[in-house]
Amino acid sequence: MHVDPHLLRTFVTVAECGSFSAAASRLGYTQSAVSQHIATLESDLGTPLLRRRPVVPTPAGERLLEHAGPILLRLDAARADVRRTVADPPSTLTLAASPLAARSLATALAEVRRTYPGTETSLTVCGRDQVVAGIAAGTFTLGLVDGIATPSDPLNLTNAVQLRTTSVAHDSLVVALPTTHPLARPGRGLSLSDLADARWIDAPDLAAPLATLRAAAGSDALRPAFTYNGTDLHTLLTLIDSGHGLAVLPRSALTPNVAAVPLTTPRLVHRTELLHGHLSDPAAEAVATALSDHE
Amino acid sequence: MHVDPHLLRTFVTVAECGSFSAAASRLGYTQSAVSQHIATLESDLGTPLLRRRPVVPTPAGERLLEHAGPILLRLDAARADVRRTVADPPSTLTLAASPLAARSLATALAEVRRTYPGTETSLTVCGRDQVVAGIAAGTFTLGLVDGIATPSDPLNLTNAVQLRTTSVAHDSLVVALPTTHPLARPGRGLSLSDLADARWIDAPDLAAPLATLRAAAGSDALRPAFTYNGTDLHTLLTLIDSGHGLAVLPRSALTPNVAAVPLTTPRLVHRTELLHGHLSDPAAEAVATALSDHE
DNA sequence: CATGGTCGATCAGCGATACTGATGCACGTG
DNA sequence: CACGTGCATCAGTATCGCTGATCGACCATG
Repeated sequence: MHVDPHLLRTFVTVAECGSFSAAASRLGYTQSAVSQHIATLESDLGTPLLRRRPVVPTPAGERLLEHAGPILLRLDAARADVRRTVADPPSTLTLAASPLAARSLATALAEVRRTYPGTETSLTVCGRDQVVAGIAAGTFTLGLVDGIATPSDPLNLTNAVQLRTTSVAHDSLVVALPTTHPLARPGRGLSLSDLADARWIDAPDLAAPLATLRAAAGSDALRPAFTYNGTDLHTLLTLIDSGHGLAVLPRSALTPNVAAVPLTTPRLVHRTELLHGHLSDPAAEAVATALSDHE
Repeated sequence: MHVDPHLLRTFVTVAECGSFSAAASRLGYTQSAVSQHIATLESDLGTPLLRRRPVVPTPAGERLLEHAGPILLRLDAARADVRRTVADPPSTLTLAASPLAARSLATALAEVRRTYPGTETSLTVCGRDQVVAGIAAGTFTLGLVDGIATPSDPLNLTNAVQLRTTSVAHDSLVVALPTTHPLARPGRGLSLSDLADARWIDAPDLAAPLATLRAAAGSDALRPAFTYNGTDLHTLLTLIDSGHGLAVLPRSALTPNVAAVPLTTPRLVHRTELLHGHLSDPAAEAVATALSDHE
């Protein structure tokens, strides 16, 4: 017997809420039902998944959580994908992009609007995960996501959903620092290990998330001195220029008012990828081909 | 409400069997139950999924089928992954590899057996999909899969399961042809488009599947003149040498009795990747690190 | 140390569900 | 044209999954 997605859903909700009763009201169940859900899930898997009071996932629960999100996403994606084949293609082109990826759109989009003048277009800028989820759920027809990766690998998207991805652009990474910074000498590259103890700005929605950099550098340092939860590039650059800290950004994102030193080790690149489900709309297809990386 | 995995499972079984009643007996249900499953699935998604008599999937059904397999696999993987954290690590190291990937194992394995002499080892050579499925289901702790891909991309494995993958080796591709073949001149490369109308041997379990090559070349040609469903490299090389056709193989797989001309376009590489779930076993971890690509 | 409050576990009960087995109906076949 | 195969449908039943009530453990408070 398979793991029941309903139980999975209440499980992730409980884990998010940290409370059975809160999850119950969020899901429109009674606390009793939630308790039973977790109980059957635990007896089904033969191991406790949550420690109660306070409610925290056990190691086994952590493992299950890693799977649960993608599975639920994928189930929704399947439904959306099926509905897409039966419904006729929408007249509006709905696009989604993560903040730094959006810039790749303008030119390609202009070209397409010339050949398909009738299509209404909408663009939503949101977080990477939301782009993926939106594409999976069919809310968006085309998505652009940017991120950092090792040169030979693609972005490691929530690899749950069978989405077609194509590389749209790649760019080198630089360490952005104030022009007055001692390391702001052009010509030389920097290694992350040299900067382990620097003041870092973590701007996970915009720049390379520090957690990703830590993983790539295999370092436990690189702790944020400042966290910027926002998507406005100008604000981040101003923060950097004012000396609040450094950030790793794609070279093309920089303006002259901050200094940029190439990041040499670990070898990472900035990459933006196009993702979509099955395309039935010719206009969407045109955008997709217009965007494809002409390396 | 989510799509019910049970219904999904009977749906794929029906699609495989091409018959409701056959699927019913395969699943241990009555024909009535299967019919009801399909009916609820169709009403749930609001569209017919199967055309009856004969039983073939509708376009919408095809789309669902693409999702169904990965989803079911992933559900099993989740269960297996959870069970793995609770059960103590097995004493035997179970390895799986696709035929051409297996060769990468021997040296790394020897090194590990020196440091962990106690561990019993088993190696299963099977198809790529079965390696993935086995890793997902927890039957194998470590898997090696080979395949072809564009230079900057990893292998496109059944991207349903959240498996950790690491590149183990990469190799250039060559067109293998009989030594007497007119194109068997060393030094020059070949393009697939030059060979569109050649006699091809499709050996999907061993060499680059022709379907993959067609997709990469964007060509409708490259039709198999001969299909070899087997995993023995020597047999395939003999077939090639005897003039039954050409095949695209990694350079390292070749022996001197066939000629090899580098494949230049499309730009593709042969790559073998290591995949596994969470590793709790130190010996398995040692194998994993020993195998990692020291580029 | 006593007490009230919160939160999860448990239980009884009931409505919905998911099967089986029997029958009906459509299509392909001899 | 009749028959047989194979899916759809229907009634019946056992089980499941929910609610609402109750219980018990733990925490905060005076």
